[in-house]
Amino acid sequence: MSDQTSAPRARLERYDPASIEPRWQARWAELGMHETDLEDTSRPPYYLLTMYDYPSGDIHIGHWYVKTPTDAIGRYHRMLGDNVFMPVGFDAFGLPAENAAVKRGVNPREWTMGNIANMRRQLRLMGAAFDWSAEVVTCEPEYYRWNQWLFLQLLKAGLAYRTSSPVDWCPNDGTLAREQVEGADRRCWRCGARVEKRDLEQWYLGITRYADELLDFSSIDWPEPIRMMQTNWIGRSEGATIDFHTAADEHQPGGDLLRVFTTRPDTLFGATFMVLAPEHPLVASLTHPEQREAVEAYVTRAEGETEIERLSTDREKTGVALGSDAINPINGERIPIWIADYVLATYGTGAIMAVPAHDERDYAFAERYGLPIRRVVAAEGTADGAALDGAYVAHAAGERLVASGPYTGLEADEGGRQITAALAAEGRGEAAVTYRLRDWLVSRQRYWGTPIPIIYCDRCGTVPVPEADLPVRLPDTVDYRGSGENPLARDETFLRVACPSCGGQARRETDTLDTFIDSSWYWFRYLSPEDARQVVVRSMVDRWTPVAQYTGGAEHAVMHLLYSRFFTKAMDDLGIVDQREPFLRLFNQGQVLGADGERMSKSRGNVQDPDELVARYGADTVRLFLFFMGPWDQGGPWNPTGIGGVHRFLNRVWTVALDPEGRDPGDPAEPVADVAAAGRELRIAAHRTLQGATADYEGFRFNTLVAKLMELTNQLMHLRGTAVATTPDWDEAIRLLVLMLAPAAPHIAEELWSRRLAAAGEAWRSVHAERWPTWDEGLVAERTVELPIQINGKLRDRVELPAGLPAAEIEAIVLARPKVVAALGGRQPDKIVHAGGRLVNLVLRD
RNA sequence: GGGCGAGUGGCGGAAUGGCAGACGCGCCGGCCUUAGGAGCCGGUGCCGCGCGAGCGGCGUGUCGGUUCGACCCCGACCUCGCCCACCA
Repeated sequence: MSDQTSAPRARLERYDPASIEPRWQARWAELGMHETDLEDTSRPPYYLLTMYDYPSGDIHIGHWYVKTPTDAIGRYHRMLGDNVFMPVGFDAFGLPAENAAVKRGVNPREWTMGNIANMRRQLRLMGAAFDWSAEVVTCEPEYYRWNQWLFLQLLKAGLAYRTSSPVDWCPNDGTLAREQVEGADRRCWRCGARVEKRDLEQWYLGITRYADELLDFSSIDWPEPIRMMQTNWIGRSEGATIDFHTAADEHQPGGDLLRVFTTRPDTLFGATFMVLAPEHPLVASLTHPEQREAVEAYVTRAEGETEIERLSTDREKTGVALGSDAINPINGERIPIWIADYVLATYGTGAIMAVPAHDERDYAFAERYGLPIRRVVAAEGTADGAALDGAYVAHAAGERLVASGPYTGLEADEGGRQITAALAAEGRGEAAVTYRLRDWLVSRQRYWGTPIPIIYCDRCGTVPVPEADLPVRLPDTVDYRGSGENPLARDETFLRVACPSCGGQARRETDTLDTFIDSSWYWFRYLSPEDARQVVVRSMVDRWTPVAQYTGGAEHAVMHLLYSRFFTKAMDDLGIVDQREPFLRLFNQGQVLGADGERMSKSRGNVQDPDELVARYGADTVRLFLFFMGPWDQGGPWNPTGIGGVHRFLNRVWTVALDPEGRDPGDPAEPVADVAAAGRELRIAAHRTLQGATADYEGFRFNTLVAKLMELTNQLMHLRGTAVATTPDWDEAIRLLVLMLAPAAPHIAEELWSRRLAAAGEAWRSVHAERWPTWDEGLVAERTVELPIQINGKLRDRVELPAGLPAAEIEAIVLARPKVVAALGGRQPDKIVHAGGRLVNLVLRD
């Protein structure tokens, strides 16, 4: 027995990730192992997409937290026999490059490309099976020309249009993004000037046309919270538009249309006043001369208010009466018109009918200004004259309309339908649906983005750039002159252009496209990144998309993930692709926070640099430690204290795989009595681990996966140096362990696999090209069970029994157990519950 | 204010109707050592009883409910996190 051999053994070579990992990474790259043959139809395609990154400069631990489990999924699927495609790229346009340019005078392109080079190097340290041959970098003209082309198709289809809308404007730095406006008094981040609103002509995409379809998630498997957020973001409201008209008075002839949207047409008889947004176009003409001063003051104040002030709930309602009246179309009643900042110009029609009895905001407003409050809906059993001490907004069964003319007595919903129908018959209203979602504003007054391919000609108007002239290139040299203002707008060589239509002198559009355009279709381009003739290759798109699995952060719940769905539907309608949804399955991993529990950021100084950890422990340890932290969708504060435990685990794997017969000082020297039995037990453990590990890979439960592999390794460790370590059972357990570890810790698995093959005299082949093993059902099935025995739900005893005994036999054994006899004290149980052979509960009633 | 999610040992977490605390960190003890901050072996929820194998009680944010049985399902509340926020 090897226990007794006393000849000095060669000391086992140390597990040294620093030498193993670069060697295998180089070998995989040399063999092109991660370059997917997109034409290969012999295996099922599996498009695995992880959100591409903004090239901020450095990869931090958060990038590893998304990408390394994604890599494990890809490697696992490869072992299942799928043709896996896992590309990466860079979302390379955007504000930080411009901020760097304004502040430090560096060229945005150079800054961006430098960051990308560094991040490529860091990404390679993960040992992930990314297909770098398919890389997409969105700031390259080869990519953004297709943004321009897609924009032109959307324009042709009537899905892109231009209209005026306000931006935050700094007199020195031009348009500012929301994050560049600082403080409650709204000052420019760079120069500190007071920020104002300015109206600009800007381009929009018609996403609202798809609002209803975007609410339908039936063909995709996405997490409930994301679907909920998108649903709320789209914000569908059913109701009616109702046309009020202004009443004539001594100062104006009346008859102006005041259209409102309401979700409660049933409460129309309770409308006791109207409220317009201060920005409503009719405000000036409807203002009574005596009210002019107050109204103008109020409008000015509302304009100067911050969004946050205006949207704050606990703030008191304010408003001003215009001095004119409107006529309620249902009963001809005259009601006063007010303006108030709680009505938003951008939602609905910018005007509401106020029903204080049945809307909390209207109630608060009516209370404050002494306006009448008239109940028109009452719950069953409420006296007609019952006083209200707040808005009655409940929607209870059996509530009926009161004080509502011919509709009195109707059930509220039915009354609403009849009122809407009556108005529609007279052309004074109709059933309507409104959305919170607005059309997508895609114009940015910035340099570092995709130039919008439009030319303005005095004679021909707005002329699209001909497709043959694409791309409209960004000029390479850019002079910011220390200001944030868009340098394209003063770059004469860029600006001046001949009109494609008449050949006359014309000007280019100087706005660029929102960078969310880039990410709204990038996964299609990964399939043909270098094709200069067409935006996508249809045969590839048909074979590989929709994406099978998408992974990334939940921070993109409503922007990127909604725009991508919109683009896919629009591209389908344009005949470019043939699918309505981009991503069949979505997984949102959690966020890794800094050790302080805050978001990681350079300014907080709480960023964990993975390179340091890799240098110390190796990439495999870092990967497994991130897997082991907790459930993938949970994230949490960064705390590296446990990383040593994971590293020790890999050391033990190394030891059992390469030195099964070695002993450690301190091992108890107990020879195994029954080697055959111990070997069989080990086999059972290995096969059960395989069954569990397979389920964990399928369910993305990487934390419990690592725990299971640790358990098996610990069991192997205990048998090391015993006679069991020389059996085929041991060998099989090691083989399964290495295969199960391969997707998670690819380098050490590859190293151990190559040594196994060499020891067996076989030619090298990659562990990552092996087939995922199958377990033996017979071994996995339970032969004996340890049955817990409860009395009144409390654990009192356990008994080891063969699996599958009939209930009567189990009862006889259980009732004969000394502990059970003692606990029962001579009584018979009133009831015996058998929980599927997994537990017995004896119930005694008092 | 609304929506979504979470609350389990000293810590990260496991178990999602059936033995609470898998696995790991930390800590305690042992082996091996000139030494151990390496490695290996063992122990470790809390309280009480016992020299001891062990025995008993308590225990998954709080309070109720459903059930033979609840960390798990239902109701109310508390705390924390994220998203949205006067949406007519």
